[in-house]
Amino acid sequence: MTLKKAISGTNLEQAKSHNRRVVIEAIRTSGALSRAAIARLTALSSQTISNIVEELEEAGLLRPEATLKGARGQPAVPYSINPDGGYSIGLQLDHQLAVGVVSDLSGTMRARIERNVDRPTPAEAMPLLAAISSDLIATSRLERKRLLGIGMAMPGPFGVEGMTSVGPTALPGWQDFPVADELERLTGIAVTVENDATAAAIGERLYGVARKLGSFVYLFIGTGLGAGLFLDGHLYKGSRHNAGEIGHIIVRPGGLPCGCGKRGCLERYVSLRAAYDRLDLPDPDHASPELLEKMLAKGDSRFEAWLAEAVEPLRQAIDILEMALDPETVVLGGFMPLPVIEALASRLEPLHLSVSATSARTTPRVLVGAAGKDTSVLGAAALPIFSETNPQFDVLQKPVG
Amino acid sequence: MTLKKAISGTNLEQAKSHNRRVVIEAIRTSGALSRAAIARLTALSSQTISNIVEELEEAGLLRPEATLKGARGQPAVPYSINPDGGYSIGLQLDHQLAVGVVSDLSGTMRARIERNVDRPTPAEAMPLLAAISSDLIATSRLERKRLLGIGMAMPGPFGVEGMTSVGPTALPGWQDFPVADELERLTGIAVTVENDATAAAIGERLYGVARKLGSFVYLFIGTGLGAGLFLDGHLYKGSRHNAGEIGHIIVRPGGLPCGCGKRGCLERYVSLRAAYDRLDLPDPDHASPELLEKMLAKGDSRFEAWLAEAVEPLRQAIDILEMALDPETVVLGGFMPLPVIEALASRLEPLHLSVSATSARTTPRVLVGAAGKDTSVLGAAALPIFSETNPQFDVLQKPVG
DNA sequence: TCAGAAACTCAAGTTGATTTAATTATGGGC
DNA sequence: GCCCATAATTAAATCAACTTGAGTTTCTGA
Repeated sequence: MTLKKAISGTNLEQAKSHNRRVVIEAIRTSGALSRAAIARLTALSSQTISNIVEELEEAGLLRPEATLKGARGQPAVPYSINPDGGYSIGLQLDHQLAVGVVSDLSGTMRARIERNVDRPTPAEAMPLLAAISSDLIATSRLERKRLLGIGMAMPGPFGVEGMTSVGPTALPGWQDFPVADELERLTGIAVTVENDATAAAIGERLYGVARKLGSFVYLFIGTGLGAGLFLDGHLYKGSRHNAGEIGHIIVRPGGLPCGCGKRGCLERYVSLRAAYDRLDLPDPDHASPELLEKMLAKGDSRFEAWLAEAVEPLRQAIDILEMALDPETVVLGGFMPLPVIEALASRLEPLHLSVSATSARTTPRVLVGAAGKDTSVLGAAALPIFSETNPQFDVLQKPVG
Repeated sequence: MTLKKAISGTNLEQAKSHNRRVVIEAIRTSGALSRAAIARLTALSSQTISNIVEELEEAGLLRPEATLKGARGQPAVPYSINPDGGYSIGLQLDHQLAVGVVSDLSGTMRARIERNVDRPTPAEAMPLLAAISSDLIATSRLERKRLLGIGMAMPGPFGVEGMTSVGPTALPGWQDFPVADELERLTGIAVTVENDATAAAIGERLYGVARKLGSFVYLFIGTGLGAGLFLDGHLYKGSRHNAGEIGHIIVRPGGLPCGCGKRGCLERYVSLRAAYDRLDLPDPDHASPELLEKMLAKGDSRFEAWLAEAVEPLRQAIDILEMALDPETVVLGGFMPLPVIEALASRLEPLHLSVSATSARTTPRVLVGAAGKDTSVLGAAALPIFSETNPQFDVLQKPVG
């Protein structure tokens, strides 16, 4: 076979699937909407919308709200997302913590389990993750048929030779380990895996400050640093699923040596690990984000020094992302405690001059994410929901082969 | 009106339009194909393909090739893009040169006109561009109804306050000038405007080395430096049409001062202008790329020094693009003469370790563009063709309002 | 020469959006 | 309080484009 996959054609079936997603997306971004309002927003006929809404209500995904009076004409019945229309499990694995949550369709956390780990290998983590999942299902008594799937977030990059297993910010032994397949085998539930930044971006897009944005970048400050890219209404993952791994871009040529072999990498300056290192802790491998929050609160001078040193590389990274991607905004978040992120953000001004510097903006150039430390678990939980409900080009493609 | 545009639904009409584009795209990327082969590639039924091919042949966009014998069964009739199915005009404006070309559907240049300019203002350039267009139409005796439109390429960024009109690499006076509208008024033909890097990316994708790629970055080395981003099968332009303006990302903190106000911008090291400046020319505003080609040929030591200094910032830029976007490849091109680009490319190895460094690659990490110095004019000419024939998410969206 | 294979065509069938018209429920004017 | 304009929703009929399945054509290979 010499000819490889091409963009494939579409038919009515795919079109219907797309339209259903469009309806859900419209309600998600604009709140409760009447059929007529949806029809106006989506440019579909009101009859079509009526059919789709009926089906979605039938399926439990939408629910009617109180009739709206006060205007002329027949009162409209607004529909909103039915939180109990479906559930998903979000898992997050990092150096010190494994977290699992149950999320409903509206993004509300219904249950949460946390377990300590210590730079876990796959052999250690996989049974734990499976156990967390079944505990969550048991304690929250989920109807199995309403469970949309498991979404998992973990630090990237994935499958990069010579990079994945190196350095204090990477998890060891996960190089080429088929996480999704294995977890699917252990739990019997469909699993989607993304890096933590991408998961957080989805969470922020579905339920947070990026709800209405078409293009934004989520800058995830965790043990290392990564970016989730949401461009033109779609998640961009890159040709090998590693887009946004900007922790290792060089911002200080000849600067601090990095575990990856290069010098002056961004995450040597802006990340939890960078802060720990700067503070001369006795055991940086087991420091915690809360420590940084405490040091900020009491005005520790070494911590202030780290803040001052981290600001310019962060500013430079934002400049690079703005110039390269011209997003509507850059959202900051991650495992870094919210007060620390806000401290960083407040020191960012004046930002560099970039294509983002225009007075015609409606959104600030930099926003702090809404969901706090659980952003990426909730984002992970949103993965199955997102893939089921987001209008995407893929949906219109007929499955080939 | 508080509710803004949402992603809109689709219907049969849009689906058909999409499928037509998919057929053209399949033939463009894979060469002449029989109806049956297209059906297999696109996952559409052979009957559907037959209908679409018939229509496209009727419209003059496809033409049958010689019947293929030698296999069992009824001989297949391959169809290919009919070069005479349509024409477009490509315009390019830069500091010293205005170029216009006529391109046919296959991307072949049918006519070319060149005029010298000197950092032209809109008032100077617009009549000239209109004149070039009408000369091209007259001399190549184009059927007006086969003319798909005018595509124009010029240096970005567009409409950025405090950045567009500053520095020796920007064209003065174009800030907020409505180029497309004005040229459309003067010529009576539909006009699309993109920055030179984006235009070059399209050219390379339609007719050059990126023909089969789903995600790549085109690095355009011109008077300044810019990138064209083709991601997941789509051109990414950014929320304010300025994605890829990476000439002003900081690669050397505290480095050479730049007209934009920052220090150590990429294009202060890698661009025609950077080379001219490094060579202490008496009049860098009127130097030409050919000069650099000559200096390379005779092994000029100052030029060699520039090459040596430019390589690391370029490597760093490629690293950043690879890490941020995980493209299949980075294509180098622009106004910089081909031998100089090749000289730079040959000095790039070893590239930095990035997510692109995997043995599972099918394409080299860096490629030199195919179309030479006319890449971006040809790409500009491809703009109207591209927007008429590329499968895009937009096509499925019903026009709203 | 003929069976098998593959490409292509024809006509009926299916699906889902649209059109048109009817129905329902409200507010406002008189 | 009675009409009527207005707006939302529903119902039935229509339409457009893809699919299906049964041919038809034209080749290769035995």
